[in-house]
Amino acid sequence: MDANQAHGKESASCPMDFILRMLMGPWTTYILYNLKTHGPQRFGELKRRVAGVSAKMLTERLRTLEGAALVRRDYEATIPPKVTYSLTKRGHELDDVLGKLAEIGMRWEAEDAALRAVRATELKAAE
Amino acid sequence: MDANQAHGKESASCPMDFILRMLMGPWTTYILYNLKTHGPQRFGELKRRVAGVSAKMLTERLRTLEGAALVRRDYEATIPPKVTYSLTKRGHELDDVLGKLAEIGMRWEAEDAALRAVRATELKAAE
DNA sequence: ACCAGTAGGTACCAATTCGTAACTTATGGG
DNA sequence: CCCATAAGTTACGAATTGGTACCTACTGGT
Repeated sequence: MDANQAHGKESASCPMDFILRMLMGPWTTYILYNLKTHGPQRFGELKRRVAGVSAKMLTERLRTLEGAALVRRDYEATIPPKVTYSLTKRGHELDDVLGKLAEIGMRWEAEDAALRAVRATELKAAE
Repeated sequence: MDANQAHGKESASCPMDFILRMLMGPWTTYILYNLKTHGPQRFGELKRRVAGVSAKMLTERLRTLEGAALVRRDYEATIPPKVTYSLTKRGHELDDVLGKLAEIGMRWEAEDAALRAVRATELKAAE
């Protein structure tokens, strides 16, 4: 039983659920981030950029994102085949939120670094 | 090998990663949502509200959130013990983003519903 | 003739994950 | 005397997950 089922009747109480469930998948944010910052890309290009992802995972994630209408898949039946992925209008609607999250993430990182620096200084002073 | 390791050197390229990894955990958004809308709560209260979560999961999620300084844990060693959880200042910094996500989620839901309605009408007209 | 690249699909396998059930401490209630 | 409650912890077990290796089809390069 996953969280989707578990909520059943009252899932309406948390509408961001669907969207987070989408972003949650492994690699998903890297993929969106790359499509956003480097523009439309071919499968192999994307795979090289999202270092460490397996072809299987990348395919599966892209299919899910396509199903959610966040990513478009353009297939050219040339030989060898050429498949280009890009963000849809809906996909770009996440730019703001992801940007804000990135900003908060960076701020926290900076704050933590500052805190560590202070602690290190105190530690040194206490010697 | 998880995504954390996989990225190693270049994880700095995606600062929202840490934060999303936090929100990603199962139940996490429900927990934050409840702490936000119903205020500080005791463990049992929270468990009752986040319907379907097991004590084990809830504990583990709260510990993780506490570790990330998003949630505070106030423990009173009475018998029986009384433990109250609340959002920290940092936790509240996510209010905006989560609100935006909720808004987008609801908008998409509405758009999809409208689209389905149009399709149904067309289908009926085509008969 | 053989290997590389392109965009995957498929089968299998190991590890992780999450739920369930039982246990903890100490007290007040029936 | 036994049970319930509080807030967990621990052990176990089944399911999901994600990686690896191998397969497709076709062409261009050496």
